[in-house]
Amino acid sequence: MPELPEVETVRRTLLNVIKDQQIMDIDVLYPNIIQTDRATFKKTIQYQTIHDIKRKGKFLLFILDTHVMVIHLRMEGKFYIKKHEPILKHEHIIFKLTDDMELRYHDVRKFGTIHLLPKNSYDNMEPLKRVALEPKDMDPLTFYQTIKHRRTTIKQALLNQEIIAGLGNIYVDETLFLSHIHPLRKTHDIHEVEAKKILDAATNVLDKAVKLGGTTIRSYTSSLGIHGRFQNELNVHMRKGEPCPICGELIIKMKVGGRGTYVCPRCQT
DNA sequence: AACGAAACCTGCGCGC
DNA sequence: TGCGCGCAGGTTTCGT
Repeated sequence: MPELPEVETVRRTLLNVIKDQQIMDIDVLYPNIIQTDRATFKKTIQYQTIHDIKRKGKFLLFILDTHVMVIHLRMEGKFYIKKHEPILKHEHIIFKLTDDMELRYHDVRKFGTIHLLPKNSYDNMEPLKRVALEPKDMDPLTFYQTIKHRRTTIKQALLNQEIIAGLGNIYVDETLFLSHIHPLRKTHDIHEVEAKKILDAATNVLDKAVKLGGTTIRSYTSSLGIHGRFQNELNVHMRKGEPCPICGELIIKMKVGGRGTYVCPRCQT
């Protein structure tokens, strides 16, 4: 469920519930999620306190006593808070907190990852060190100069977290629609003015989506059963065959870089 | 360097 | 009802 607005929504919601809670025990039911062995994982974080939850791009960062737990939800990772309930099929990691409260990591496709990094140097380590700035923090000239030297499509560049962080398939489609730029345009053909327009659009889209609690589509609910409301604001994504809100031309669906991509063929050039 | 395909997994909707 | 296929908000790896 994971682009920047959804991850940020998870961060805020979770922080309210588990800030300053202690991790009393951990059950790892499916070990491929954690990037170490069970024993090391448990030994490292047991009895530590969750002081804060931060975010870098699409990564959640649980700040503990000595380590940072770095979580990527990939396609369908979610967290639930439960107490005295049977374990569901797709709940893979159970963090037992104080007062029998449990934080459960749920992931149907098992793509998510959890890394443990030392607190003093985590930002310069994999998997965080190559994550770029978010659109709101990116200098337009730097962004322009970065993509000018690439030989790829603008859509693929915007999906690349080393170029710009936080966007995924939905918000790239929306950003390019608002910028009036076709997803197949080559990055080296994007002018400086257009690069700035893209950054502005991305910033606005992400900001608005965060305010609405993210996007909930295909009946996926986010962590803790939260439903976002940004799906009502989508201009093109998942709207194949519907009229463009600007010009009325029908939205088409195509493949770009292997990803389903929605475009207004008249507005986006 | 850069592209697409395949891989990691599971479930859902569709056409036959 | 069952089966096969394509698809899914992500990223890495492998082959051309």
